[in-house]
Amino acid sequence: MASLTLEDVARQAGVSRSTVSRVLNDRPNVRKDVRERVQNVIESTGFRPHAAARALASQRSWTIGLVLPLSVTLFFTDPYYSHLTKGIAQACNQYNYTLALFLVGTKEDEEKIFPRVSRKGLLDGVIVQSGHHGEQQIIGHLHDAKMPLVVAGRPFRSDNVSYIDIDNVNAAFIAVTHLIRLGNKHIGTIAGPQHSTVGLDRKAGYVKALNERGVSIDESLIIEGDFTESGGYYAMKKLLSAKPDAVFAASDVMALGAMRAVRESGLRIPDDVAFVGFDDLPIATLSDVQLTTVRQPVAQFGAKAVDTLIDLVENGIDPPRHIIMETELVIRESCGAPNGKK
Amino acid sequence: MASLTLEDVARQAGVSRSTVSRVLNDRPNVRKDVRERVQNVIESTGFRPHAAARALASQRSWTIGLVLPLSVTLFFTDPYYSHLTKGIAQACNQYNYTLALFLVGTKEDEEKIFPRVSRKGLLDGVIVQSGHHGEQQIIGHLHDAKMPLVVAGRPFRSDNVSYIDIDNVNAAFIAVTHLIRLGNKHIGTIAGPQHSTVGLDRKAGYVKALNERGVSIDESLIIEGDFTESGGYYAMKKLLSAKPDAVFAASDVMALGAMRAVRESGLRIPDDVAFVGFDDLPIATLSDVQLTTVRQPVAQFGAKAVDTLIDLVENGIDPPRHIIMETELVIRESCGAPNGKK
DNA sequence: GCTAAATTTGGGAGCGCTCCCAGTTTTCTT
DNA sequence: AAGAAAACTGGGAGCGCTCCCAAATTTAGC
Repeated sequence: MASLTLEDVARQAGVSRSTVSRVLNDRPNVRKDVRERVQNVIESTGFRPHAAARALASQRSWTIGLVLPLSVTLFFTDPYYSHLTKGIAQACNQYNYTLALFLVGTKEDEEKIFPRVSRKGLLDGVIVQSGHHGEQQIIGHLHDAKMPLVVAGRPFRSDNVSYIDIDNVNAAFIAVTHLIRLGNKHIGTIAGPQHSTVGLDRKAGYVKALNERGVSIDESLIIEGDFTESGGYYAMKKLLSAKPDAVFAASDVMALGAMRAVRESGLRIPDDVAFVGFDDLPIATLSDVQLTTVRQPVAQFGAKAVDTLIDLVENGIDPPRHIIMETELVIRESCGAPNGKK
Repeated sequence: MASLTLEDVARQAGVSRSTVSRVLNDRPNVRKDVRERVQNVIESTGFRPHAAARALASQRSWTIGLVLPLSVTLFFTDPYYSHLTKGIAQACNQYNYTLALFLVGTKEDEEKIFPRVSRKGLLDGVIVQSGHHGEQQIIGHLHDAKMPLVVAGRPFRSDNVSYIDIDNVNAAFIAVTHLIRLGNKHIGTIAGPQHSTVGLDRKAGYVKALNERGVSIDESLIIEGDFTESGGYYAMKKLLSAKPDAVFAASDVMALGAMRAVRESGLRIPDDVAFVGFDDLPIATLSDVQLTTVRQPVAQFGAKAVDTLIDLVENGIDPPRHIIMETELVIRESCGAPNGKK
């Protein structure tokens, strides 16, 4: 199998290079019988075009990059990223794109990765996960290099860049409103990091829901977590002194940690403290008390990101696309509904 | 920035293509001042060589593939894969390799992925995670195609293929022996799937430890789990009827599920049932009772896999390398030691 | 049946690098 | 200071594709 080339196939089929290329790429203008003859040779020889040669000639690598800029902790802890990655990987597969993964944890990673991501001939486009300190820098560079780019999650400066997101404010608003309707009076929140748009938006939705019902904001009921289980646990320990009767956690993982803290303190869920989480990952149904939570379509989210990116690659990056996906409140046990209330 | 080429840089530096290429690749035989002049031009122009062109000319893509052949459930549930991926990604980064990720869940995925993985000019080598039904097929194909290949975890047929693994039998042996030494008399195990070498080996270690102490094997104390939390939970429910005083779980995630079942049944850990897990992922320390477990060096495991693969790429795939990494029993609370015993 | 138009086919010219070899310059010997 | 050896440099020839254009063939039109 000494490296078959297009030319070899052409010779065997008794046609020219060009014709084989046309057949290979499903292009028109090949007589039916010729096409079949070529296809037979391709199949019988198991010929596959050389990826690099094709990329060089066509200036398209059929590869997209996924940059996950995150602290080591988060990638380890939060299944959200596994889900997202899976969604993106499957979409790539479907479109016959290769997925290159760039996990950037440290500053050194960043320095090594950046030149590679923007290098010509390697990637057709890039998906960058937002919510990270250095995010603005890499987005800026990529934008300058005119590399097709989709940000997963609204970035801080969203002008001129395409992103895909959910309506975090509204989703949180609905979740908290649900807790209010169930009769809870002291609703706390374990917010996400306030240096990320997700953290900011979900907290804003919490505030908006209380405001709308005329409830004044009690700062001692708002604790910032870091999207980890133990972050949720310690946030809840602090929050307990404010005696909340319900908690909106900005992620399922934090909700789980918080529920652990509540259980430890001898209180019961949902009777003493009701809970709503955010994400609806499989872990939401894993604890003793199943978690009421905001479902975001993580897998479809990934697929849509790939979709959008390919659109950018093929049809130019302007104008930037902004896509908002739907969420849904999934009511289970931890909020105390529908059995009336706590 | 209209696509700078090597030739452009050469012209600006007043040298030839070849010289720039030599500087770029840190090759000798360039006069010091010339090298500096060229380096300056490279830096000031921000030139990066075209990845596809380089790959075509050098027949090396500087990209390796990671094939994670797993059921959707596992990738979502078991942090093991996140850790492994992270380790591999960081090692790639270090060696300036690009990592292409192939997540194969369904049969269709497999069909789409395989031709891409073995396509010339895309990958220099491949790491395949073992423990999957279709694994043998993809390993076989890759081997036939003479694609450098490292299997993570010993595959079923390990002749002629390089792999990296831990000594699962011995690690499990030590874990169970530890439980015996603590005075436990009815030690059960939640084994991994018996269609994987990991599952088989860890169970073998359990059996060996009991045999060595003259304890006869009670089949009702052996339940097969599927490496998921809920798998561990339901396995434990069954196991409880055999009244074990200690359990060796073949993974931390299953141990967690099993401990949940024990807690629900009103028994206490480690007093009524002692536990030892396997993996030592961060989740091992997350539950109320910290898990005693076998630590396997997942991140280094990934790094070593990349190491080995690059060795195969550069020095030929024969003879196959077989690498066994060290494990260590980490004693925490769930086993009841060192406070004497249960 | 003959010309014009449409369709199919082949070959040349790259894509932007690396690698090899020959030619040039510098350094070393004695 | 001359010749040999070593170090450096440049250019040609690809790597295996795609894309364009011109030539050959088929089909259509009247």
